[in-house]
Amino acid sequence: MHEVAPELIGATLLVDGVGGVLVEVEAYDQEDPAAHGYRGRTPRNASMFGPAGQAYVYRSYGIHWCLNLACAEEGRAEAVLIRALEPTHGLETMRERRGLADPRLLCSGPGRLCQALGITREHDGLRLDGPPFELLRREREPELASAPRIGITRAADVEWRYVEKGSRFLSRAVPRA
DNA sequence: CACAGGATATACT
DNA sequence: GTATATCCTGTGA
Repeated sequence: MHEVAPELIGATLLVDGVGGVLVEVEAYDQEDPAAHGYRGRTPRNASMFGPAGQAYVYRSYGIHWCLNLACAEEGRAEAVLIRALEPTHGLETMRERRGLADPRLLCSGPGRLCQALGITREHDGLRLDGPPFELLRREREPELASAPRIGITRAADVEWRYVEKGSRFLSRAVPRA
């Protein structure tokens, strides 16, 4: 899972032809107190337990959707949270869904990203390598940076947040980058 | 910068 | 059943 998380940076993710290049992800595993799968399987996080390659979509704070890529085989809870991407496809559609013109605010955060790409519970459990998803291998080798994860209080010291260094489309700037 | 908004899950009474 | 916590964002100060 710590191999696939950095691999995702720079890859292109599309949903119904709308999306862009991933610039920010965070890794979670079952021993991680901050992860949903830590206390066992529930109806909400069932998709996090694999099989690898499927989407895990969950509701955050009762308002926002967040998209994860499950990367564990059946029985384990490992996932990569898609936090931000650089919009390259379907800008008009995203602007319409978000009601904003500034491309930097379209996908700079997990909740915003899901709104811009139209991701809901309907997509929970779907594979990311099949319709309506498209996952394109990255064409360039981005410069990576790692940092502590965001918005959590448990295990906040591990640097499992991977970003493209210097990207203008991150949800937050990387400290000391 | 503080804070409301509110689904889902766990911990407590 | 009630209380508390959470992988967050928009709005108003």
